[in-house]
Amino acid sequence: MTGSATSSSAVEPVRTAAPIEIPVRMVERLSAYRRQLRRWVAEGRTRIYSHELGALVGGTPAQVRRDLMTIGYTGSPARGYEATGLIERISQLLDAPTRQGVALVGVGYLGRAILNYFSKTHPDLPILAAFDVAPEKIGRVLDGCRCYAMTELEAVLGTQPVTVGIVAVPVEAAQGVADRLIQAGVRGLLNFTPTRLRVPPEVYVEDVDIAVSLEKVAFFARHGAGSDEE
Amino acid sequence: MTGSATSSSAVEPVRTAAPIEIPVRMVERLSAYRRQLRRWVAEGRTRIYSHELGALVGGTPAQVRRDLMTIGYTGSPARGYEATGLIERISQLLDAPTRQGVALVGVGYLGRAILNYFSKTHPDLPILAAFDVAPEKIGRVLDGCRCYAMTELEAVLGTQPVTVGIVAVPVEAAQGVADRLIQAGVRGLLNFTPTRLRVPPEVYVEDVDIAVSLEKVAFFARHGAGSDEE
DNA sequence: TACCTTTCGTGAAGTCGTTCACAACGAAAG
DNA sequence: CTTTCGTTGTGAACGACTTCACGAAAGGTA
Repeated sequence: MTGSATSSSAVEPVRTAAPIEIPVRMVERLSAYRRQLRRWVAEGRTRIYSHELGALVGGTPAQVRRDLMTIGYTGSPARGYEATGLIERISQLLDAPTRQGVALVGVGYLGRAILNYFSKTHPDLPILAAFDVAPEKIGRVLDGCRCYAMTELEAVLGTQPVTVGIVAVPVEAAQGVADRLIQAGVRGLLNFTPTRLRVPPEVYVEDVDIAVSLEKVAFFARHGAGSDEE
Repeated sequence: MTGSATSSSAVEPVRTAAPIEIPVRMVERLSAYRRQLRRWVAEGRTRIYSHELGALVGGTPAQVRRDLMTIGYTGSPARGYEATGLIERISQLLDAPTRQGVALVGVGYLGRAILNYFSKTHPDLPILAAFDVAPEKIGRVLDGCRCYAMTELEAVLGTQPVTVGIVAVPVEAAQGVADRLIQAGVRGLLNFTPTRLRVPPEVYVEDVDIAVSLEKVAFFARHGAGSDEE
């Protein structure tokens, strides 16, 4: 629907080399595909079938093929898809053309967990700065990431290409933090607090609600498991 | 399947059993509704309109009404829904009739974050035990939760009504932990590692994948925010 | 070369959840 | 008592994603 033939679309920026309108769910799957593909390649495999990739991420072969078709990546019958090329194609879509980074606000246990996890694992999309109010954390370098005082937020973000903010602070502080991050140029927020952040419409917010997830698991642990998923 | 109209139902738990088949998404919303309703009541309000509740969780009024209709809770025009009654109705559906608890495996930063968060906030669905391999953590009580050695897992779970397990260990250990939890009677898993756990079909697995969430945010931060949600 | 097997690419059909739109209703005001 | 306003309950329309099903193509094999 975007880009071509059919009319409909009103707002049509159509700038760079990504003319595709990718649905939310597919972005999740593409991200998952890529990570599994990297493992696959790291194990020395070079080609992969739709059913293999499907199994790795918990999807069906048909879904994998449909997704890859949508992003315009073509495999070959009897040889499947070429893994490294596919990784590259996905990266082309998901990654920013210019270096883009993340700011973490709140270096409590959750913040530390995130830092620790991402420092090892994430080449693209690095966490460029962390912020906290606790004086003993300020100035330290945790998992390769410098921790600044909250008061320095605007200054630091002025010098770094940060477009995403992680809100890992107590719930009372969340809205204030969000406001400051957005004011400083952040366009996407990953929110771990159980509040609905009020943001301007151009800012994307993703809520990660562990309490809800846990209750969901508890519920389906009791009733039929149905189909597991994410 | 679920206690049908015929009188022959074998195990009919208690009063007003739930003959409803609730879709996954709705469980998430109900959980969110309940939390917001508790805040609402804590602020002294007693009644709530669909559009108010919708705003609190980021949904539409129509969706809220549809959900409440589905769970069979009736409001009144011009007065809205009665908050405490609604909380009770949701709890009736989401909570186990008998005491049910959670086991946490992996007391790293992430595990600590979860403990810390839930100790304050969660009356129902308590974390009954934590497990780790690190000797210095064993025996300690963190946020009101006792930390045991991994070797004690089966023994401890034998004495506690644990039906849900949280997997917050390094990825290499995840499958082994899952196997042991399931063997010990757990029927639902909250998995924070980036692997697809292999489990028997009656076990429900919920994957929380922070890396994927972050990449999603980064993507939509760049492209149109579309509609934020979750 | 001819055949056989397996997988891809994709139009079409199906499924499921969300949103629309409106009648019925209760409360409050005139 | 009657009118007006705003909200609920809900059938029906809508839309989006998922799955199905099948023709075509590419290796492998004799």
